[in-house]
Amino acid sequence: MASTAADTVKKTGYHHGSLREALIDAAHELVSVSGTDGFTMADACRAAGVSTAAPYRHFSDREDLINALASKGFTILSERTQTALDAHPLGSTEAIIAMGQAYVQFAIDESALFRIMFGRPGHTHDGPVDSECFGILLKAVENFLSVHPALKQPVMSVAVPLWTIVHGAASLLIDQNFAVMAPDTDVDALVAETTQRFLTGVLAEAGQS
Amino acid sequence: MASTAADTVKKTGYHHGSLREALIDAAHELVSVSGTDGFTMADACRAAGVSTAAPYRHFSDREDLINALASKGFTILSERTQTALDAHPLGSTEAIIAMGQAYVQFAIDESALFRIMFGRPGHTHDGPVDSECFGILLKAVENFLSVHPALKQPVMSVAVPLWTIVHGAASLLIDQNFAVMAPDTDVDALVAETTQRFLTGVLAEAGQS
DNA sequence: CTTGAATGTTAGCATCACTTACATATGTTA
DNA sequence: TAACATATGTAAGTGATGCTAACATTCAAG
Repeated sequence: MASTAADTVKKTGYHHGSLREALIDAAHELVSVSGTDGFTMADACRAAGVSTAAPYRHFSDREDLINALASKGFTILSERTQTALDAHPLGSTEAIIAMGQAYVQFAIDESALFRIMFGRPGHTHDGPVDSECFGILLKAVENFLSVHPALKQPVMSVAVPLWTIVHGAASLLIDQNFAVMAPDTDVDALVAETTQRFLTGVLAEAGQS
Repeated sequence: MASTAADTVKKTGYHHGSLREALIDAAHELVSVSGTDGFTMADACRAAGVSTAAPYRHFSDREDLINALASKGFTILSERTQTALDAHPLGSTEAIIAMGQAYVQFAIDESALFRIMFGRPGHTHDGPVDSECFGILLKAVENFLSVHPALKQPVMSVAVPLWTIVHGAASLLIDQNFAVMAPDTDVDALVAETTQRFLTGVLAEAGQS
């Protein structure tokens, strides 16, 4: 975690100064420790040192605060995947794999955030931040396809499966389903091998190697 | 849903007769309608026509009831995947794909159940039912591998990626992430194509076609 | 300096999960 | 059948929760 609730500008007297951010940071910490459901408004208020009514000046309700947290998560995830991409040649298989591994690593490091971002059916995505996140994947796939001119597949027909693979790996891992059913799973290797095999299959469709 | 809370043996006088099952069915319905979190003990009690203290004669707490629901889910999922497998030749690629599609279809039909089964980090799996569920996949992969003798891969190195693919597809779909980012996604085709490409990649490793 | 908007507080509501003490039914044994 | 232990229900209460309403304080613009 980059910042903590304690880091956030302290309350001085009657007014807090930056309650909104302090509450988001507090929620982030609480959620990281106690899980997505283990977070209560009251706890966040105690952490920020304000009364239990104060948050409602900044957030319409509990879900509104959680949505703000989700946006923060998408911003972090975008940074992480972009950084991973930039470390490898444009359009290379390694770049695609590294991006996928960064996605999974984010899910590990920020599992509560990850669940909040992707695991709430009714979540109203606020466009910009998460579209940008998906856009990074699309761009990467476009670059991959342009390196292999024989491939005629639409970008989405490659991007969506890739997302599916890494999201499945991340979800199964952080919800401890591997721990129960396949405890020896090395998730980095899983992502690398599965992505590699998938891309091999894609190239095979075009008669490439 | 096969049964409803209303179906369950009615309460006659002081004693209910089958409160445990009635509560599980009620929870199943509530969760299907209002989502995993939208379920309260109080609602389940109202549906079953008992006081709010009654459930605690049958379940230690709320989570215990939810665990019972999860077990029910694993039983249903096992039936579904086994049925899908049985409809295709032993060890065929079609069988593997059909099983994956059945997994995703279950997630669609019983999304709340699916989340309860796989989406709770602290969930204490009760062995039998969910191990059996995973065992069906393992058996299917064993059959696939024995049809392709050149393949030397361990069962798990094929089974885990397959699980990853279908779980990713199911999760992204039911949590409406496709609806936001990739609205045109046909999840049956996604599973079929991705599985096919992955298996092509696996076969390529052994120099097969 | 005044005044209005922003941001905080206190007190309270309805609901929730869960507990305790008590009531009723069931079934086994005499 | 009578008596009793056990299983299963109820009523009432506890502390916590999300959220609201009414009121208090501070800030910032004229």
